[in-house]
Amino acid sequence: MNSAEPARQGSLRERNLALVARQVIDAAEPLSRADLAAMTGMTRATVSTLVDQLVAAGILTELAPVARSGPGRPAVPLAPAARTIVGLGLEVNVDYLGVRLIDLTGAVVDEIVLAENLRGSPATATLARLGQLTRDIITRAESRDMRVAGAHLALPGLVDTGSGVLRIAPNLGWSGIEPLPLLGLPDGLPTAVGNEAKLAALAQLWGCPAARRTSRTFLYVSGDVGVGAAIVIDGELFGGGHGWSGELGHVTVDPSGPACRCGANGCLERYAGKEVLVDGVGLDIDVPGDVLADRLGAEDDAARAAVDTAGTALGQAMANAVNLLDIDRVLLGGVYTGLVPRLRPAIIAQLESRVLAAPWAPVWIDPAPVADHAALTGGAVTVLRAVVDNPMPWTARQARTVPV
Amino acid sequence: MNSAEPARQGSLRERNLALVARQVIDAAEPLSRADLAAMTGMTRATVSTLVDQLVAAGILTELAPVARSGPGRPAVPLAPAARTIVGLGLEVNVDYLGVRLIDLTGAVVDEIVLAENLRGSPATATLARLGQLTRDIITRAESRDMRVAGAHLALPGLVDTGSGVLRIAPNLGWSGIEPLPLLGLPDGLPTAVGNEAKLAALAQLWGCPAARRTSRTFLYVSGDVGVGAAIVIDGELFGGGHGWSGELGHVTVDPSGPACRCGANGCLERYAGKEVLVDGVGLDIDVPGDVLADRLGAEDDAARAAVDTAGTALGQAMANAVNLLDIDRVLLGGVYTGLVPRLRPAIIAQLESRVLAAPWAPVWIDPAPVADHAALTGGAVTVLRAVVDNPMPWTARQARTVPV
DNA sequence: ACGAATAAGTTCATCGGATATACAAACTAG
DNA sequence: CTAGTTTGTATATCCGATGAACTTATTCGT
Repeated sequence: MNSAEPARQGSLRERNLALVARQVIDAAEPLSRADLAAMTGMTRATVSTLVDQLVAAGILTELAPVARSGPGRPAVPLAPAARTIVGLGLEVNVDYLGVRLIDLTGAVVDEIVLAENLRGSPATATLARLGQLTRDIITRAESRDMRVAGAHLALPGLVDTGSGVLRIAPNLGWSGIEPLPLLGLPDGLPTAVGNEAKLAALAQLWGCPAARRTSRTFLYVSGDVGVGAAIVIDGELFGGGHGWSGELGHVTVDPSGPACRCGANGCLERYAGKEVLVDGVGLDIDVPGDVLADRLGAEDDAARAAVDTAGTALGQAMANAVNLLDIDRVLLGGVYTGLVPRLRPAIIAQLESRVLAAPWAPVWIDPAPVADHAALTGGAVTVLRAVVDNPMPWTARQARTVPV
Repeated sequence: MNSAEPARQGSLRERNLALVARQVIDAAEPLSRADLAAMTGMTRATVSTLVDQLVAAGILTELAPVARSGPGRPAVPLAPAARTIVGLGLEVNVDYLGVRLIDLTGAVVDEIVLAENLRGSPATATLARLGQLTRDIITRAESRDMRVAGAHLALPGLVDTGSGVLRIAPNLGWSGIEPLPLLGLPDGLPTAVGNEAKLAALAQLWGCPAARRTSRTFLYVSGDVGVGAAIVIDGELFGGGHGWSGELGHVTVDPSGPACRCGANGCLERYAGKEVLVDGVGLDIDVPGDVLADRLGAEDDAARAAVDTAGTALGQAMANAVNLLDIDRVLLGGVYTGLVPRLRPAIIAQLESRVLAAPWAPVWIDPAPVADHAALTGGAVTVLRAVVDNPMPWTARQARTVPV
């Protein structure tokens, strides 16, 4: 009933701790307390107490002072702490399942990825296996004195982020399950589920600190069997009412087009999905992404036709999205990553003719910087982001237990 | 360079003043200080000082105590203050120009609307005339001791909200002008320009206090010569990178469809724009909305065909938007307002077949509650919203000058 | 009619947290 | 080795939320 919380005394600390933590973590190079004071406008005294709290919490560390150029006392450089607080990214997808552990510096601390065909696999057993892998990684991490801040599971389907229910994952053949309890993770470990494409999009933000400061608004389009998208606005994922935004694959490209397995017809997926792409050049659906890219990059008619059809359809769907959202940056992931140079001309042609604001707001099309299992990174990073955005609970206890 | 501001001491007051002001203004019935304390979680003491400040600023007023049901001291009901602080909405559209003055209760305090054909009118002269009307209204308001918080101008075109430049308004025949200076409004009066459909969307939120508390997320689609849309998420307009979001009229319905004056082809506007609707039933483009609705409501083949084509195209474009945004409420405005019962079946049919999440998230289609010159209301309301969201500057001075 | 009960609103001492100012620390330049 | 410069810390102050006690205005029971 009560939407907005009041600002209490402690809110100031909460916000300013988060502010300082974010600045240090997003910075290109280590910052000093004095730098932070200058950037934020707070006094050096205030910044000092905040930094001290964050260092004690294991979120930041002081590096060895480096020699300065000019006169004056040398600054103590601050950086995100390595291997203190870590986040878990989990994923089950059609051709692999895996766990990735990342620390606040963005480094992958530990990882298990098993490549196998999981189409039609039993959800309960598969998730139990993933849970076992995860527990192994947690044990290893804790024995090395790291604190695991939470786990975020990525699934290729419609996930109700509120209730944690997977409505349907067509390519896995799963539907109507609650995946988190099936993992059997330790009690008290904060967990969440999300859509694979959306988490992959967030990985793009984290994968490149420069991106976090500049182009924090973009559309991420991931091509696989399905075509998923995610809308990132000012560094925040836009999930929509239920977390089901970004279904670009089922945007109508041609109302009299071929039937789609979603029940409608003329969906983008029928022109630019992986199935259509591999069919067009006579490959199998399980072909690795780089092999497909190579084949589609060849200079024969079949490849050219497949890429052209896909690019034009993609461009048209994107034009719709850009007309609606006024976003001027698109990152292409999944099987599209390696095809960007081939796809770009057809996409741009559609955007230029169909986007009303095109003359004043050109759209940039780029391959997604984080490619390998981006959703694993995205999940882990989402967990860590929650820590950085609310460092308060981590400043209190020294214990290794996870704060609620 | 520095994105986030730190939370200073005063930020608490700022936020909590805004919180209390919003609660009172959005409430269905008057609230007491004690109610507010219970709702927000702040102590009665804190709420009291906040309320006193807001009353002194002319944002809230105490009503006469009413008899209570049970025992105890009767509460002092609080309500938004009438005719103290007011906001101006301005608009130039193809068939009228006008000014509307609204106070914090949402009441229209003053208004001038001149119906005339402004297609191809000279921008400078037209805006100068609108400015004169506005100055008259300001003078009247100030002589009645009201403080004008600002003016917001609505135009039917691509407005760069950052720079205040109107890129192009095809139906007016205006392009590349900076409209605000041409109004010649008093120095120091905060002014802004925005797109007409977007401001109309915000009017829907304000027009119905109940809406502000419940369905604060919706897509507003306004049909006129062009088809515009606005995305409202949790009570905030989503403008996109440049404020050019919501160009639903140029979403592609059929890639092999008829040419559109935007240069592309198969745009929604070519199926559901007012020009096509009036053509379909042999009326003139300047026909009033209710006459058109009557004619299209008739039971003959021409009317049925026009409505069917428009509804199906609208539904398809909306399905794209819903797949992308996961929004489950659509408000139809402009010429569509009176046609909702006729349009709904075709729209729903498209949504049900084309929206992937349709089985779990049915979409509601309703006529927009605020119909008459909604953008005028939207502009005024946007100005007032800025006051409510940041009441601090109004608490300081008692002077009638507008705070910067 | 009168006191007990009850709820609304206010007063005041307290506390958390940012701020300004002064100061100590660590370095460079001449 | 001293003056100058910048970083980081200590201390008094101020702002604003809080909790507890208190005042005010009403209903209810007798």
